[in-house]
Amino acid sequence: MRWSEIDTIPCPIAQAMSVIGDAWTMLIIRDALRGSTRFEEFQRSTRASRAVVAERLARLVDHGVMQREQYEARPPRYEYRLTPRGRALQPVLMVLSHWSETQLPKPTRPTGRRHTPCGHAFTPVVTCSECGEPVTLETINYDRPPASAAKP
Amino acid sequence: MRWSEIDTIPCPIAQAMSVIGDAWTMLIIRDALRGSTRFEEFQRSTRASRAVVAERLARLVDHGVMQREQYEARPPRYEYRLTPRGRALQPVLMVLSHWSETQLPKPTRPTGRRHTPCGHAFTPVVTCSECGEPVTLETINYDRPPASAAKP
DNA sequence: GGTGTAAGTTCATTTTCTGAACTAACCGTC
DNA sequence: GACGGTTAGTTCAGAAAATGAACTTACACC
Repeated sequence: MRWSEIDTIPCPIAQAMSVIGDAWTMLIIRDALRGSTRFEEFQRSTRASRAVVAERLARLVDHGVMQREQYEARPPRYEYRLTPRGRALQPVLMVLSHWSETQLPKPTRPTGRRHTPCGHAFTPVVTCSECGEPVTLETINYDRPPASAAKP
Repeated sequence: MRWSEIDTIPCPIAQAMSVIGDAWTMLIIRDALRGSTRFEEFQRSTRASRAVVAERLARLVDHGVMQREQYEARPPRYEYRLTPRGRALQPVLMVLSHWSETQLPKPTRPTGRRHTPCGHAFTPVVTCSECGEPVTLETINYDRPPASAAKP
């Protein structure tokens, strides 16, 4: 199976991978969440080849994650902005970044995330929408277990 | 730049991508979180080529996300289990799955996640470790803004 | 007329992936 | 004891995708 066919798998993770299942795509979204909008910015920051940046941006536009807008008529120039669908990826990147910071060996400089309402530096905690308590692997179960779930 | 060189970028997202920045890798981790341990299981479920499954599993072992264990001596047979580092990816997959379910057009069957302590079907909410309130794009700022942050 | 900027496209070479077949090391059975 | 089945891979030719560098278009500034 090819990457372009992953969207035929009826699983939310597979669907997500058909859109953002690529390292360069994720770096582009990271940059976009930080405010980058220009082709050259994405290319310099990710250091992916220009062809890949162009192809990935087009793919993201196709999937409604970014939109391409002309910001100058002569010469014609375009920029890329996250749509609401794209901005909704922010929690994904934040949780992913936290995994990287706490689990991977290579140190990166401290993120310095601050929650403005309370004013504190914080880490993201995934909680239950119903009771507000943190959710862990051990406190989740599935009404209908996903196909082919096995027991150790 | 190649995928194998992404780990030279000193950014937590880039570091994460050097480990899990690939669609097949994420599908393997999805399966592992559901309890899969065998090569054949991963290959059947992801439908990636056998060579890719073998290469991705080896990469995950290299990065300490999974461990390879002999479960039968004759004939020698191995299985793959998530390490604590790998299990720590569960919140990432859960938040990603929620993005997919709420933002992507193609419907997938309902996930049926239930939080056992409170007993409710739930959705994951990312909150502040300090005050417990939900975190949104608008309520975060950065002490030292990431390099090359721009304003719209 | 020359230099610079921005958003790409083109292209030859290199790298990676696919799909199918093959291997190794057994077990069960007819 | 030959035949088929299982599991965890490896091998390989052909196809697809990525790389890096150069090139293109369309201006603006000096």
